[in-house]
Amino acid sequence: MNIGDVAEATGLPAKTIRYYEDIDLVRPARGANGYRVFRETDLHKLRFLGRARTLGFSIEDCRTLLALYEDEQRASSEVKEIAERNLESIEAKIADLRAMQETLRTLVSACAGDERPDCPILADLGEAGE
Amino acid sequence: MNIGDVAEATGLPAKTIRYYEDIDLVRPARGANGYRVFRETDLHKLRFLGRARTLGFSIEDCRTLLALYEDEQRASSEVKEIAERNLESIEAKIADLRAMQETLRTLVSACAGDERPDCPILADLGEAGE
DNA sequence: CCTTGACCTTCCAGTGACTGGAACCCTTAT
DNA sequence: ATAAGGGTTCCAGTCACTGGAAGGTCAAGG
Repeated sequence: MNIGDVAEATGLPAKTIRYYEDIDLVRPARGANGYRVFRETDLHKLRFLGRARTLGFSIEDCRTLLALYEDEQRASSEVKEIAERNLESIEAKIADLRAMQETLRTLVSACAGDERPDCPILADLGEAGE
Repeated sequence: MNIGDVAEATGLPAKTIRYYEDIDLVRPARGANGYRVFRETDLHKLRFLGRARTLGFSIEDCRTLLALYEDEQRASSEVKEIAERNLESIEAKIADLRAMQETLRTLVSACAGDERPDCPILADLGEAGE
């Protein structure tokens, strides 16, 4: 399978797949013409990576998770710890974003949004730290 | 006022303030010794920027907002549009993160987290796209 | 006067995870 | 023979900083 087909099959852009090879997350074989040749195991890894990335794991976490996935001697506690840390950082981000959301909602709904200059949004920004 | 005092007064790292000068968000004067000299208006701008950044506005949005802030002929609609776009992108991010959070919570709570290899988290990742 | 330490300066490189683009090679169909 | 549509490498750019090196300046103490 060439990279284009793999991109379609996994939903990952070809560029991303090449990047994953570059950082040694996958090691596709090469054909006589220099093209990458992907086997089923490569596809499986790439789908694993795609899924892990959509769950917010960093590339380094993905690398570790992939190694654990292939390690039959693993302890599930190792996996769980990584997932818990990821969950925590996601929840922290949500908290930050929700604070922004709340303030912005208030400000936006207070703003007339017309041709006049008066604006509670700018008023808020201008009063920062006073 | 030197950069260290400004950093303390605004809560922004000195590095960040220098960076903001570099990209022309602020233009502090210079003393005879080459040190940056910040006036009240610079402080005000920096606090504005700090506040806008914590509300999730991009640097380019901050630049525009600052220009609008100083433009007495502005229309509040321009400000409101920027804020609404920012709010939308924040809400999109929250939605993504909440989806991750939900899946991760389920997977984490299903994982024993002990010394055995069996792990629903890895099972989920490994079944991606099947 | 000298040193010490805390400031300040510039400049370059790195972060994370791609993404875009140039320049070029290979394959297949017409 | 050529054109379209793959593929290849490599370099640069994104965003908003952040770290670090190498060096200049300033105020206080000995």
